[in-house]
Amino acid sequence: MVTFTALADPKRRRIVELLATGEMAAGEINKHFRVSGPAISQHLKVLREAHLVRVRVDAQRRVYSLDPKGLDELEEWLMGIRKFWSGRLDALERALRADLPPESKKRKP
Amino acid sequence: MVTFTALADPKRRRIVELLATGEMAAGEINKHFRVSGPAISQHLKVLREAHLVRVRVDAQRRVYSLDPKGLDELEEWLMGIRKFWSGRLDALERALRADLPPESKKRKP
DNA sequence: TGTGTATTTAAGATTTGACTTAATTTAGTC
DNA sequence: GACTAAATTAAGTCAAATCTTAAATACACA
Repeated sequence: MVTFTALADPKRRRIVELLATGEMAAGEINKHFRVSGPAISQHLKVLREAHLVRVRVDAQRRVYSLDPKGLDELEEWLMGIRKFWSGRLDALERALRADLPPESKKRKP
Repeated sequence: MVTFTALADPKRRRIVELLATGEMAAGEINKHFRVSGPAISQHLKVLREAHLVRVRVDAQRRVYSLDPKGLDELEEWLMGIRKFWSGRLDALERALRADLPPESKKRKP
């Protein structure tokens, strides 16, 4: 799950958010940030490897767009957690979750 | 969105996966890894700050469980991206996505 | 009150990550 | 072919993250 590593950086999340509104060339993306070109290029590489973005070559330009695969993987992980979790939640645990007074189960050390 | 930073580490993801199957004391969690106690304790702190886990005190033990808040925030971000994105997808973009021969739009530099 | 257990906090070493400038690649134009 | 534009790769620096061991804290029970 390299997806989380890729999205851990705020600039990379911002890039994904930008691309959600439409495709964009590397240089255009760069204009939205105060860092050098190479910095963005490296971020894009990380996002590419995480299958969060795709490149299309148009002359000298590289036009980036979202790749569904990365987001799908993210959602699958999340849903996997939720599945196990909701299967596990019994009445007591629901009570704890709602911050009701818990039946503190004591236990010898 | 400290959530992504928290989940960027494989050990922390594993901890969340463990807790999805039920609550667990810090020491028990530790047994699932080959690192020292303090290492796990630090990871748990990061997860707590990201609202991905909660602690319940039981005598000397700290019993950890999943916190819905962190996962909810994660899902909200994801759905926000999807919302913008699917709104943007027109016929041409769908075609590109399906890897059909794209109408390469040339453009002077 | 003293001892053992569970866990966290502190301090320091090492690795990993993000940025910069310089050099390289690729494409189009004159 | 030489020149410009767009972007990437390379190399080095600085900051942040993770791990370790040692010390501190909190609790239970004899």
